[in-house]
Amino acid sequence: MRANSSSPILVWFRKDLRLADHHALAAAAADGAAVIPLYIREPADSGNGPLGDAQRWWLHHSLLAFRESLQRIGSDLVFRSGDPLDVIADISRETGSATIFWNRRYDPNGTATDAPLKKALVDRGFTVNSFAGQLLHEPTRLFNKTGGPYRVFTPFWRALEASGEPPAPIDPPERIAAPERWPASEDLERWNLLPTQPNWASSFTDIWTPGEDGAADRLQKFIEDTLDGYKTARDVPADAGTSLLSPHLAFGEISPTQIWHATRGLKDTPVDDIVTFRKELAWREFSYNLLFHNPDLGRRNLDRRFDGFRWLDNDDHFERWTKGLTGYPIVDAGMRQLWRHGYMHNRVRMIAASFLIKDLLIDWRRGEAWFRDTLVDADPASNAASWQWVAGSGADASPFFRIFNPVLQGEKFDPNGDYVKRFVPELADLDARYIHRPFQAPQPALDAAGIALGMTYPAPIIDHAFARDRALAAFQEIRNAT
DNA sequence: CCATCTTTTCA
DNA sequence: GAAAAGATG
Repeated sequence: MRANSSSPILVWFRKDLRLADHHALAAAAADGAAVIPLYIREPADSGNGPLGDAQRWWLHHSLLAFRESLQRIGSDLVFRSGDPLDVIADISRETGSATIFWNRRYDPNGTATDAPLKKALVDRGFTVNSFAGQLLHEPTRLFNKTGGPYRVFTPFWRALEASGEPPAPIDPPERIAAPERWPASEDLERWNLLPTQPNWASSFTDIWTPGEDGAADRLQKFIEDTLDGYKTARDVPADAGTSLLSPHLAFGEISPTQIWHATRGLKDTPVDDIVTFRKELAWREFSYNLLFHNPDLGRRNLDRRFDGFRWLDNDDHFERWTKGLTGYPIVDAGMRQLWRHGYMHNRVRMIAASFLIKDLLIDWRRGEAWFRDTLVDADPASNAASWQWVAGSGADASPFFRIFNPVLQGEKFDPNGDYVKRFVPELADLDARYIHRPFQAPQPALDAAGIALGMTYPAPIIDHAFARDRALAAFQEIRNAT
């Protein structure tokens, strides 16, 4: 390794808080120069936009874990706030560094920051190198036969499969040379990332361990215990049938490439399970492709006919939805899981989103914003693409007439009501026959369970059969719009 | 006639 | 995805 007397290389970390499979960090470390790992708290109106409160909690813990990882290999993590150009220029003056590496990001706020920043830094004499790392493939790699980005998942998936394995992940650096002088760093505690509501988020630690080690443990456990049978188990919200990797992916504590390659060469695991799981990685990839080529995916209907849709936007209904007080147990359980753990099972996300959009006729953007604020795994691509998918306004969207029946969905995927009982304790003693339809339970069954409808648990805020007809009629109105 | 399973149709 | 219509027994 070369001596560290040359000027240090800045490595700017964003949503890639990991040592392994980090191309910018590896390139800097391989150079032999000293490295200054940097995290910038960007102004709310740039960078990745204001983080939701759940993700602020995660970020706090993830940054602490990442700093410790860096310290274990002889380095550290510098915390700074401000406009990235100002911060980088300041650190350059403090340390003599004129080289910066980072991993590329693909969300519109990120690219809107990084492209002009790169130019401004180069104009000032900086060497700027950016690397891939957030996705399996660059979003400019796969195009359909007419030369445009894919708008349908299945052909996208086929192209992804046909395009060969993503590049193998690279190892973490064993040592990172420290600079002769560290630049000033801010106190992470003073960023006040942790929620001010003392009770909220306290239960997050029941299930989450932010950081690269937590991500690696989760992946290993998933592959050992859960991947076999994933195809069917992933739809049962009461079971631990999903990977729970999404928040780790959202913060880049693990790369999709690492996950993809971890599912190779598993001789004892059914191929169907592996393919189904990889398709979930591909949905993330597909969403990023959509977002990259449609930067307003989170704000504007991809299908412009929906611009004229007459949403009802009843504030009382919206509030009851957020609180898990709709009177439909599977919806309420999901919304309360979200509040308690910053997470909701994928199957239930679809049911809860369908209920907001199609039963309550509330604009999908309000649901998207709520999820963005409360999910630890909120992702600008997946969240926007998935909400539009449920609304029917997005790419490869579910058809207008796909309206989830919350009772039937509950009975199909939570047959014993275990999931409902876990998150809606006031229904815990209700006979499983009525757990998804307490409003149809005979009075003695309610009495035996200590339930007074409208008192201890709400009556449905809307009749589903009525709401279904109303939604079909509303969608009919925009059917022939241009 | 009902009960159950299968297919069709819905914006 | 689910309600309605059709087929089966």
